[in-house]
Amino acid sequence: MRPDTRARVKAAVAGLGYRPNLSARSLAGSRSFLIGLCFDNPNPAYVSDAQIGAIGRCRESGYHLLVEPFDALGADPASVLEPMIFNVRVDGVILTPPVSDHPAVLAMLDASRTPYVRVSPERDRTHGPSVYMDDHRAAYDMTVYLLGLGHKRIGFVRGHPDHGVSPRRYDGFAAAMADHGCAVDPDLVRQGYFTFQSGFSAAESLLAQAARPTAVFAASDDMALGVMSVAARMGLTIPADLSVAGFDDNPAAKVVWPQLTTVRQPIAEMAAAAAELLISGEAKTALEAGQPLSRMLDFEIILRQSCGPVKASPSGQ
Amino acid sequence: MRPDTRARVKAAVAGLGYRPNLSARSLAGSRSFLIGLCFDNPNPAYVSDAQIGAIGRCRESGYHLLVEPFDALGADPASVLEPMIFNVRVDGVILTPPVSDHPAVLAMLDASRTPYVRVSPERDRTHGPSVYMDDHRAAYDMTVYLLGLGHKRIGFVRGHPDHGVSPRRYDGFAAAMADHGCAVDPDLVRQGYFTFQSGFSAAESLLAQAARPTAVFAASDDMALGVMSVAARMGLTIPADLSVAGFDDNPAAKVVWPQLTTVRQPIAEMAAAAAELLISGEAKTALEAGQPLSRMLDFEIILRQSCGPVKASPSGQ
DNA sequence: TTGTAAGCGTTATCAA
DNA sequence: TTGATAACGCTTACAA
Repeated sequence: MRPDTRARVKAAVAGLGYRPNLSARSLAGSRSFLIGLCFDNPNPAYVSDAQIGAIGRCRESGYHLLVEPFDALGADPASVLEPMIFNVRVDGVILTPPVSDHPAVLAMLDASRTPYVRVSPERDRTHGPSVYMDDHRAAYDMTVYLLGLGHKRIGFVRGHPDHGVSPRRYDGFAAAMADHGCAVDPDLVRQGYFTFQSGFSAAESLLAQAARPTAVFAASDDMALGVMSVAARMGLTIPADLSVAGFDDNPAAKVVWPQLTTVRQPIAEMAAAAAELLISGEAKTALEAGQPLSRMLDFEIILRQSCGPVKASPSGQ
Repeated sequence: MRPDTRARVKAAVAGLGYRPNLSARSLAGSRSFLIGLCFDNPNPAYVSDAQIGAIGRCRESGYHLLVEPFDALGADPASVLEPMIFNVRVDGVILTPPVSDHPAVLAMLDASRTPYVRVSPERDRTHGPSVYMDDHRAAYDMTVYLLGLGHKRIGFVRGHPDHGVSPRRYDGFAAAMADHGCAVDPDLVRQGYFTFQSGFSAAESLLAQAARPTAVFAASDDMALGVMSVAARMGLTIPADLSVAGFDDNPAAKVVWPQLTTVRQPIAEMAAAAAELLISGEAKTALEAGQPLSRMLDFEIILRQSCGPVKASPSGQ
């Protein structure tokens, strides 16, 4: 169109305070300018970060974010998703763990041809677009750091089995141990569920052993905090008697003393990247073409005060 | 209509998998079935609880929740609100502190005749519908509990000055002190901002004094955690050397050792009540009639292990 | 109680 | 480049 026409229209828009009606645009244009964010994560800080990240990208393009907690209210996946897909007809859905791996959710999304992006999904990374970080390498690097401090008997608290990242973090830990000639002692590995409570329970049995570990690496900060709590009650000083490392970089990691050495997950960045793939249409294109699409973002090892050199003569070895 | 007609229609709806299109309903019915939730709160647990509460009520009536963090991304109120009000045209908005008291936000909402509900607003409770708890009384009760343990030199860390609850909590504290013949010592009161960091700083100066308090009551759990952290670094044992009480009942309150004695705020319930007022139309009616409307919900004092009887011969008195 | 028709405020298509 | 016109899928008011 001609520049002066454009200017005249712009002036009119501003002058009359014209505001396009979203509902009308949606109805006529068959796009809702709405993106759904599904989660079922007990960690409010994770959810909050994801929202911030996604919304930041949404605002740039006039999109809005619809939040859908999954299990928080005892709702089953279908009853949450159906309205969002078939009534609201969101333009795309961002799935955070563990929803990223929920088979029924993925199936419903595929069937309805609703574009989606999986954040930190499990193995099947080819099933739909995804954004993630290298959890394996992060765990590997942290373990190498611990080994570098002289630790050999390193305990590990695994993440929730429903989360795709859990096996990757454990494998990274195990790989680093193997590469440095330290076999992973099965007695020093415990199952956790990403919660403080589960870390607490894991540590109780982990640290009660005669030959207890000199360091514990937990697959989440909340669990690491549970470990620290048990250590404190046992009279162990951190890091002198026990080194503790976490994973996430929760705000809580800075609230304890000593502050927690951990891995920073780029949560907001991953969510923003997911929104980007949805808004740009890349996710839709990839999905329709059945082609893989993913973005990997960088993590960061955050060294604080909860890890130190192993004592001269620890209990074991 | 006749029951059999109703049944026939229902069967058809189910059989054909009919899904009313939200955009079309919105356009024709001039209601969006969308509710906005505005917040600007550094505490993810608070935000998360509020979302859970609001969404729970929304789902019952086929509504969806649009989240709008305020300052988190450096956005100014108007640029966040305008699209939500004029483009999306949400049916109502829920304002959590400190947005509940933001003059520009309130003005824009009033001008656009968008129904809203303020959660825990400041003084001007007649300005629009609101839901709240009795912060004054909660602080009063907690202070009485502390006084009952024999504490007389009680420190207080105030909440963020922009939050309406802050003066109410302080006043409740001061009232209880006065009622029990203990003057509030200005040297034992510090300004905080609801964050761990601010509680930490407040405690540093509070506890460095020769005549330090035997108990500290912080207007939020995060600040109380900051106080506990300082105490730990100073070698003070809680609650033997210092009692600490918080306010909120964050998940974090259970993660520290000893666990924090605090006030449980009914955050999810308040958000649910706000959604209720919006969905039922009560908020709209009250707003249009210029009539007051508010709901008060119950708090709860949660006694855990961070408070104990005052030592036989404390530093002061 | 049921059926019919007229919008709702856009986008998209097609002529001009 | 511009203007006119038909959907889009509902709600609502009114007629049957």
